[in-house]
Amino acid sequence: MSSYRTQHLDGPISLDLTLRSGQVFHWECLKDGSLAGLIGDRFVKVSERAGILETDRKDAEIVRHYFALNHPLEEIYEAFPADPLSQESLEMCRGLRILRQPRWECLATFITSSMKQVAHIRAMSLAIRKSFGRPVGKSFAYPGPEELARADEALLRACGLGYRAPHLIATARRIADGGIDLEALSSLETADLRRALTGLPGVGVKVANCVLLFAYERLDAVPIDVWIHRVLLAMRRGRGGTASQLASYARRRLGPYAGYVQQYLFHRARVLAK
DNA sequence: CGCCAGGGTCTCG
DNA sequence: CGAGACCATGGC
Repeated sequence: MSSYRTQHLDGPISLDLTLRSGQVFHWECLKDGSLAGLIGDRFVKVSERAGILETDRKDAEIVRHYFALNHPLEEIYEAFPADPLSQESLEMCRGLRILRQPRWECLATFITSSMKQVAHIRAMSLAIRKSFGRPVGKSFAYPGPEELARADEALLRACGLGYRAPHLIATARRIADGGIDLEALSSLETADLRRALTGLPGVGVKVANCVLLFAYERLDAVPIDVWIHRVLLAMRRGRGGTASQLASYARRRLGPYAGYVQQYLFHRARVLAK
């Protein structure tokens, strides 16, 4: 990246935390320390200098949007809960941003995510791209719903999906058939949008909340996976651990940017577990 | 080898 | 409604 063509983008960010905190699965570290990946079907290289994002000038707008550089981090941090766990996660993850991912790509990867570790989701995502996606340079775009709607289930299982393969195909078909328009859904209120998403095969409340948070900018959505489940249990010190109790507790306690808080708590828990 | 992973769906009480 | 069985796969 020659500097005269490099754009320095506003808004502090930690690229490492943002791209390796389990919200997106296809970015790769290059030897020079920069990161390369596709935003939709555009190949982009980004790097970070003193907490500021740099990219090629021609990619500035799409990068600014994808990395959500206009999210008001200081305001979000002001709204973090005062309890020790939330504050520790804030200190540990400062600069982590919730991305604005393409809708279908985000929905599809999280359909494949159930009962899989982050490393596996990454492997499946790359295999799906290579097997079904359009080549873009040395990378592959994530295949659209039309392409996955006519995918062979056995070939999809060969990407490591197991029982998730028919779910992904079924949801791809609903969208390719025109029954569901993921872009049009963005005008729905969060509760209605969540209902629409959970109506799709392979999409329960947890996956729907991931998509709400990572692709529809619903920053109060809280995905509760096994890690966050444990964190919320610890915060509640033994009082009630049913799914609905924890969800209601998260809504009540994590504030207007609950999704951000959740992502910081998630990353902290995983880092400390290693 | 057994255990766990950013769960969803179906059944049964 | 809430709990439990079942579902594939791979890293450790």
